[in-house]
Amino acid sequence: MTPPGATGSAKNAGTLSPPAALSRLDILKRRTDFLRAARAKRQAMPGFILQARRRGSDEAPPDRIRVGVTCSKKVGNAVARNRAKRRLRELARRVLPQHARPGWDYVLVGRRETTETLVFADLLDDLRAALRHIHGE
RNA sequence: GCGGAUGGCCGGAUGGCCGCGGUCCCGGAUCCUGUCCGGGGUCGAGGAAAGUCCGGACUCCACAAGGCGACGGUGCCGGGUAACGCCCGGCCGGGGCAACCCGAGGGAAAGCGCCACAGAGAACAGUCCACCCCGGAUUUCGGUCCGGGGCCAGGGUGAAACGGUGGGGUAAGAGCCCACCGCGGGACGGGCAACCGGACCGGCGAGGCAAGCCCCACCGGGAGCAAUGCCGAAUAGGAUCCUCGCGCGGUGCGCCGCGGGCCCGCCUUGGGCCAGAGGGUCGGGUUGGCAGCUAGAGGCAGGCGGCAACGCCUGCCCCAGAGGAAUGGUCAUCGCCCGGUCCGCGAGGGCCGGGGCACAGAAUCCGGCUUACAGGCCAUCCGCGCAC
Repeated sequence: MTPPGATGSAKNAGTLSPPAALSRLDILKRRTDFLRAARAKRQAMPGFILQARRRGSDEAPPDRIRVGVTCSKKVGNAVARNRAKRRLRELARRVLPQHARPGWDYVLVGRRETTETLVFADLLDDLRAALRHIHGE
């Protein structure tokens, strides 16, 4: 199940994702979904916090992976928040299709300074590690 | 060349790989003809998008007339504009050698209020020291002390002391008188105006603060795109009709008429709303979707008018429309800055760095103001120095 290129070196990080990867992800848009995820499992990493929750059977199709990103005002002004959210979305797009589980909701929470400044390849590794931790591997 | 003033402009560049939102085209799937999938073309943040401080557009609500009042805002003059508290030109006052900059800049003989500290005295002021006169006492004959009066020139205080300097005058003084300056009024002249100049007159009688109240002139309904409209879905509250019921009056005993309270700033005329119980009918606040949602006081170029702000005309262009919120992620090269180091007398140049590249992200849309901002470019002008 290891996808090609998952060794994740910084040199060819740009060619990791297969096309149309994001088509397997849905975007969380409702406040109640975020609140439910925040009450479930969480894993803090230096550059972000990952929250994850297995959905109930009646909420959404069970084969879908859903993801949301959020940054509070603690992250900084509007420019800093937007940049942090864009990097978190890119992380999700690169990692979740191969490593996440269908039927789950994931929320990535930005952190002050680090979400914007850490090396991107390290963030990719951290997200994969956080997913392993959540799923108890 | 150095220092300064003003106005305007830019605010990283290029290329791989992988993505996102709008729109158009092509192909496919489903076939409830609207969704979904794939491919391609094209467009996709700012000078402040920011603060939300003014002015509008646009929606909905309110709005009958007259009189009286209340509240808020603006405040030299003229022009520009859809409008403004904005902009342009001018005036006055202040600062600067200058270019130029700064100023909420109407009214203080309508009234009220305030003017700390210091000082004798701070608004129809006042006698602390000093000066002068008169009377008395005393005397070492210079004066000293006491009482009464004159007086505001001098000292001293202050941000400010009821004009300044000089002369005459006087017991000493004082615009008391005179000259000049200042001040007030002002025929007349210039200017659309603010305002400027000013013959002549007046000895010169009364300070400042109106970003204290106030007076005067002018302007001003309220709320905001989470406005507002449409569509779809379960529960509590509304609108209308019918019946019954309360009080008073009239009754031909079938019924008929009237009724209280509150609100519209106040008053007059006038208008609106609500009012017990039961039943029937009807439309609607919150969450989701769609619309509003971007062609506009629009941009660019040229011409004409105007000192300018700006206006008019012609031609061309279409220039973000998201909605947990797209406009990017990552890598490389270049550019700029910084630090270290080496070479050179110096201007400068080489190398290294897993150092840095500002302020900041459209949210209905425009016109302004204000605030933030690494670095850089252009034009005009002023002062000083050098050369000719």
